[in-house]
Amino acid sequence: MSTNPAPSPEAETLKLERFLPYRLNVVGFFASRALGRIYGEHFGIGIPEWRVVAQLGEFGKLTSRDIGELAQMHKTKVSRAVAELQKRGLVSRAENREDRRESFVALTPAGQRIYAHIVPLALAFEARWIEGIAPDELKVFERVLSTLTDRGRLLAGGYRDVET
Amino acid sequence: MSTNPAPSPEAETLKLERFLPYRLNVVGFFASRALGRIYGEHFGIGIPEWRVVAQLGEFGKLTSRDIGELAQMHKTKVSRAVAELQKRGLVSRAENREDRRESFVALTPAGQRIYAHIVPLALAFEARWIEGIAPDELKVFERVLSTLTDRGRLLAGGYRDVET
DNA sequence: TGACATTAGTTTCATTTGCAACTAATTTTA
DNA sequence: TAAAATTAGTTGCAAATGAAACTAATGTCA
Repeated sequence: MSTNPAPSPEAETLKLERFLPYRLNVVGFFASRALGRIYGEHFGIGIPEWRVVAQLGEFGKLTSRDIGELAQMHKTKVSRAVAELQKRGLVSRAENREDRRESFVALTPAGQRIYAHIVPLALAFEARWIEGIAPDELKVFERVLSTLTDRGRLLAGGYRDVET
Repeated sequence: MSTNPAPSPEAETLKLERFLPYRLNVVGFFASRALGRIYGEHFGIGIPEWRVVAQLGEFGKLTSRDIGELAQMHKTKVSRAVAELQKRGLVSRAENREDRRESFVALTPAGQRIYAHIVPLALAFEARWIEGIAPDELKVFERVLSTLTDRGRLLAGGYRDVET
């Protein structure tokens, strides 16, 4: 009854803590968790709602479809996030009279105020997170991250609506 | 009715697609999604189950608590994953006679066979993912990733049981 | 034009998830 | 040693999630 002799002698071994998909998932989870805390505490909204607000703050008015594409959110998630934000008076909807299936979503003045409050918090959070990392290393990191993201999108296979 | 003039003139703007927490979350999601597909198709198990198997394959026998700590999983997730794996005959449990609150979980022979099959698939997947990235850039990437992960763990705040 | 296919968005349903409360065992402390 | 606190692990419950089905509108093609 001794402890922990690796049990699969013939199998190639794998150290989970060095396994890239695992690591990316963990760091991504921490990111969501930390930001979600900020959004939740300060504004009572969650990550999906924040993503919608962020896109609207950046682009003005968008259809739900656009939001989903830009923010990598499943359409049902967008639908529910928009509905919630509308219920809180943070976004408005205006039917597109040229295609009545869709409608344009935009921040209300209240929504814009929230956006204006969140953005500095989010940026400060990001700054604190990357503080002290050498700028050139960060550059490399971001470039590789882009490559991995693009390739991940393909490897994740379901090219189409991917929800995050 | 022109389109998309940025609506918050005074607010600092933020581009979500360049926002690091967002990007990390997206790439992490792709990683999970892609791997989950592999595990699901080939072995009918999910990510949590895979993580348990991976740790047991690496370390031999572990308590659920250890698994949670090593694999960054909430204890309820571990509990359910272990229960599921046990139901499928892939892991066994043995009570620790020196502390009867906990028990040691270990792969059964069937579990070891699955592990031996999954590991090469997982490693091949990882290899395909990072293919073509310059080794020195990958080194930098992994180092920064470690820093971000450690700091993210703190920023995520809930130091204690973090579930992923 | 009219049938068929596609698209935007919502809703239903089953699954997954995490929190909180719980049980049972062990450790601490007074 | 007895009460209080802590710990391992499970379960109840409510919220979040995604797949699939659905509605309504538009596009395609004969």
